[in-house]
Amino acid sequence: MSQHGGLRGPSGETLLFLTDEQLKKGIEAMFFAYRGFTADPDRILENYAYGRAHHRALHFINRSPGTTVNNLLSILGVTKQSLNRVLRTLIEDGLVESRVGRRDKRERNLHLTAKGADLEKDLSEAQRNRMRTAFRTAGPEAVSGFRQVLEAMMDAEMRRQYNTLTDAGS
Amino acid sequence: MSQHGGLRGPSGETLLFLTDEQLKKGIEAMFFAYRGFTADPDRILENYAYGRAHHRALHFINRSPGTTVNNLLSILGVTKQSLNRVLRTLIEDGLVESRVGRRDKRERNLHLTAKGADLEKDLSEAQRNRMRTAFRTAGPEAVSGFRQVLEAMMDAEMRRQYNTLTDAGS
DNA sequence: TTGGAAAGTCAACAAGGCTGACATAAAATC
DNA sequence: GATTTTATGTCAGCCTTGTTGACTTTCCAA
Repeated sequence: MSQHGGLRGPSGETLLFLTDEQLKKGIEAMFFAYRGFTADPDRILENYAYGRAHHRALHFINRSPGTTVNNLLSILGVTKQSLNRVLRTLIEDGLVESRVGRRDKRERNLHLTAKGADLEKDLSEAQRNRMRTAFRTAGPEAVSGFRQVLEAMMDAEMRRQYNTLTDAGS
Repeated sequence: MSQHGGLRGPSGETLLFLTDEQLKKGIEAMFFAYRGFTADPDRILENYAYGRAHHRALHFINRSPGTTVNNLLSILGVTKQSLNRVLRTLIEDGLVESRVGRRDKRERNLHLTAKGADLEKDLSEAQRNRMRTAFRTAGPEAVSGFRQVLEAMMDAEMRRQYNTLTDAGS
């Protein structure tokens, strides 16, 4: 992380971008950007009886087919009662299939049905389109910085989860 | 994590970082990072009868002292009933002062009291500390990219709001 | 065989979104 | 001056999504 962007103080450390004002701009950027980030899927979900919680469940089940309820819980960071309510409606509506575990029959392995995969694709595409446009607008160097800062902003446990998800990709 | 330096195609345009996998990693980065982003203030708020909505109100009143209710509504993107509930408790508890407008007496100009400024400072400091650490870890170039991507991710109207907030800063 | 982990369920509650209806005061307009 | 529009506040009720606590069922493993 090199030689430009930040002004350097007498001892060579980077200055300037650590002013409270810069930090507040970063905070506000997160706030407004997150609104944009969720806006498109939210619009689609209005047509269903689903909310953001359902979207998140669909995303991560799609991401890790066969994942267990417990694993999903630790990724989503909610209580099992809260997740269960969401999962139950998705299963009742035929978007998610819950299979009894083969090795451990206490576990449930979660999979999307064709119907569930359809909705997930719709939501995912809307969200990816915005991300793609933002990435294109900002350029590859900016994208790299974006991911570096976000990763540094996570709690250690979340960073582990984040890096575990399909390492294949990046 | 590799290459987002961005490989270049034959005509010089940037490739590679637009794969669905890269986009999904971006989406997941936003999800996990936002959790970290809100974690510290949330912990502080547990000691009060306040939630994230109160934090947001305090933040933007602090940011634009004397702002009107209407202006706050458009920044926060919620209904007046929802904001009013939050604002009412903050005023009752003596954290926010609501003054009748001088030019237009229908308006209310909102200010933090000393008590309100204290809590705002606590919350803000916790959030800035995480942001500062993330910025330091990632470096100035990354910070620039972070802000570029987030800005590109906002809706046009939010971007206007974002840029309007104390342009002095950036 | 028994303890405990995984999962599901029920009940109750809270925060913080939402809509709709209505009240008031003040500004703006006709 | 009368009327309309705007800014704000408030009441009532609903929804989603989070919480805690208590309890049951299943079943792996010591």
